[in-house]
Amino acid sequence: MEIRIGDLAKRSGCEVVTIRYYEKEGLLPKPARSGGNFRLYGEAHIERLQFIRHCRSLDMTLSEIRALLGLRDNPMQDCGEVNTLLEAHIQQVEMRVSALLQLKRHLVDLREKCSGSRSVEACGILQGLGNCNYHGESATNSQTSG
Amino acid sequence: MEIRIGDLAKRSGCEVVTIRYYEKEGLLPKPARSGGNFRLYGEAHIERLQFIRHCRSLDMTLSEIRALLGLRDNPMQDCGEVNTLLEAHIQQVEMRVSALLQLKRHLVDLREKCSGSRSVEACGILQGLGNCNYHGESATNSQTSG
DNA sequence: AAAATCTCTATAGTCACTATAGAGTCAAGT
DNA sequence: ACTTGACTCTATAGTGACTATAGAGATTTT
Repeated sequence: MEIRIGDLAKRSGCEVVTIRYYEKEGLLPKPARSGGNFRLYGEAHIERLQFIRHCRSLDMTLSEIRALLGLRDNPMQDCGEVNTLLEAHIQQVEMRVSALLQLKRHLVDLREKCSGSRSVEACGILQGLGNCNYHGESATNSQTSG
Repeated sequence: MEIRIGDLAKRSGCEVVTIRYYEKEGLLPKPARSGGNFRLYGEAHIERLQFIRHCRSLDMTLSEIRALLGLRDNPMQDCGEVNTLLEAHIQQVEMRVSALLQLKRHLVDLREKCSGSRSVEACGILQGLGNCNYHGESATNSQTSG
């Protein structure tokens, strides 16, 4: 049962380029090649890629995933590390949520400041942004990844 | 009243390199230079940089900020656009929060699966990550900026 | 005068991809 | 046999918002 990269992409809901990227990053082992130099994948690759995608859907970084894969690959080790890693990740997510909620409060406050005046000059929002009442580095980054 | 880039950095809580970066990106106008080619900033720059940093602390992207600065620079325009931009940003933040909360539920579920077994092999967490029960691209990116 | 600090430009790296260019491979249709 | 189209290959550059580095020059302090 050998499938090509496009089929693997379809099965895993992951783009072809991303699969090659994971290979380059050492998350996926180099697969066999066909006569025409096409990558040929088997069951093990499919399962491993699904594992990776699942972790990504949980917003883990590639290096976290690398660590998990490492643990999975030597199954004699203690399970505690897996736990620790997950725990740390949950905490990160929690911190990010609370930072965002605080952020949102500021934004909503700001929105109230617009009196509906015609000119930008008189708009309370821009004025609110001008004088710094609250200083604080937000601990979050934007960008939505598809 | 002319200050150098290091002082501006201290006043704005923003690194020197970041100030130069904003200049390169067109958010800050090119300042005057001293005899020794050092950048010299005045009040207007200070205020503008504070505006930018405030917007950044609200997690706005540089292009959102560029738009706001553009509106600020021609104050004859309608204030509605400022409102629209802010509204859109609030919605983005809301979406991100709800995506993260869903994420967290999955992670906590997963944590429960570890039975405290000694070996990684038997750990329910890794098994939980292996079979994909929930598929869904999370709409978030990690990384904490500080 | 020497040392320490600050500033300059230019370039490369971060993360997890995405996009592009230009070429080769393969299966189906004519 | 030939062409069309879909698929695959490698290599390189771009994204966003910076951060890090190298190597040089300016200024301030000792």
